[in-house]
Formats: sequence, structure tokens, C-alpha cells
Amino acid sequence: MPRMAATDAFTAIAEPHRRVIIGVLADGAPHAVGDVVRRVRLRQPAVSKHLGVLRDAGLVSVQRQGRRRLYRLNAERLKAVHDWTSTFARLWTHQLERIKKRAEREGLEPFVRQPAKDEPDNGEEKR
Amino acid sequence: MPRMAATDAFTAIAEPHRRVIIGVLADGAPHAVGDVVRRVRLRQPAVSKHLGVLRDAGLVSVQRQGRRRLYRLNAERLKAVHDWTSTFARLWTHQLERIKKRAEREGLEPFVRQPAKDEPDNGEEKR
DNA sequence: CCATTATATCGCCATATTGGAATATGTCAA
DNA sequence: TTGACATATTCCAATATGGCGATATAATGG
Repeated sequence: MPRMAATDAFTAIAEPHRRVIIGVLADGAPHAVGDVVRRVRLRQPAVSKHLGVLRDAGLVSVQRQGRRRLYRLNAERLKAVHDWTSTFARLWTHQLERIKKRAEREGLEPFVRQPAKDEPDNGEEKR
Repeated sequence: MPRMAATDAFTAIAEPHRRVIIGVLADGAPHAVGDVVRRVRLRQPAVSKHLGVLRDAGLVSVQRQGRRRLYRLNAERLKAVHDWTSTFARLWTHQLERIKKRAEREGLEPFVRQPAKDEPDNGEEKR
């Protein structure tokens, strides 16, 4: 199935323009649609649509004020993404350590280098 | 423009199956494609495609070993996402505080409640 | 060399997404 | 009311996506 209706935060933030819009709302204050339009290279309808997606994903909440609608960032939903990525933090810190350690070994005591069994030379590869 | 080729981590992790696959690789060890296939409700070609997308996004690296290809998670790329969401942490902690504070006010000193001007009743709204 | 195993690719289909223009809807102000 | 303003919605075309079956490619064990 192609990506289904953007009901989750992950899908919602996949769109670059939407991340920009989130950036605009990042001050936590409510912003009118026109406000956002002025800061993005998109027409009003497109912005409205993106805001709609963000709203369906629970990433923003709306509030009417006269003839405009004020959108406000709902950061808790971003926390979900934050938390998911956090579960891998262990890995990236480890990898950094390993890189640093290897650099040290190669730089300071090149002969001690023993090819730890869990480090099979990694690296990109042509398709 | 429709979402362009999944060249960035955000797009890559938008797909639920891909997040599952990432989960499979979460132990940091190299996994053969067949390994992944066995753990996901998808045929091999689909898994290969997803792994391809993940690779194009730099989220995994491949390494040949005989007739199989070992994929390994490249967690630093997830760190990018982590960092982006972090820039909003300020907001969600604030909002939690505000909720807690409001609860306190309403629970302990219901009469003191003064509708702080930056709290215009928020909430969902019918389209 | 052959059959088998592991993986990638291709062709294809159904569906989704994005953005724009045009238009509808709602609200204010006089 | 009426007209201007703010935003949403609808319709449309272009493109991307995800999945499948079939097939190509590559390495392995005989």
C-alpha cells in the first residue's frame, strides 16, 4: 500500500514544506494561515492543505479568531518521534565511540589493532 | 512537487514497514535480507526495495558476504531526526507544565483561576 | 557445468500525494 | 446588504509509492 492518509506524525513530517511550516510555528505562538503563507514559497491553498495534514496528525491545533484560523504547534506529537529515535541512541553513541577508538588505535598504537569480530570492515558498496 | 525520491531520513522512516525493518536491525548487528524477510509480512522483493530506500537515505549500509548481503543499521542518520525533534523539546515540556499547573490550580484553588491571556481555550475544531 | 540459494530488478497496477487554479464559505466593516 | 478579506475545498495533472509475480544476476556446493 502506498503511504496511507497522513494520520501519523512520521508521515506528516516527511514532507519538507511541512517541516518548514512546523519551523514557522516553532515559537509556540498561534499563527494565522496568511502568516505562514508569507513565510513559505507556496500558495495559500497548498499551505491550508499542509496545515490540514498536520492537524489530522495531531501536530497542530486550530482555533478560530474572526475570519482567520490560528494554528499552533502541538509539540507532544513530535515527542513520539523523538522517543522512537531515542531507542537507537545507544547505537549511534556506540558507533561514534568505536570510530574514535579505532582512530586512536590506528594513530597511536597501530600494531595493537585486532580486528574485533563484530567489525567486519563495514562501508558502502556499489549496487 | 510530490515527495521526491526518499533521499532523506525523514521520508525513509515515514513508511511503517521500514520502521519495522529498522527495528529488526536495531541490535546493531548485520542481518541478511532473508533474515529480515522472515520477520516481516512482506515478500523478498518488497523487502529488498525498502532496504534500498533505507540505503539511499544512508540509514543502513550493506556488505556482501558470499551470496548474501548483510545490512546494518546506520544509526547516526536517525540522530539527525532525533536532533530535529529536539529543537521542539522546549515546547512539549512547557505544555506539560502548563497542563500540570492548570490541574493544580483547578484542583487546589479553583477560584484563583484567571484565564491567562495565552491560553485561549485551545482544542480541536470541526473542519 | 548444473542445480540451488540469495538477492536485486523489471514490468505492472492501484492508489496516494502535491500543487495550482478556480471556486466556495465564512466573517468583518461600512 | 455589499464588498473585501481569510481560509477551505474541489478539480485536475503530474508524479511517486508500495507491492506482487516473473525474471535476471551472482555465488555456492557438487
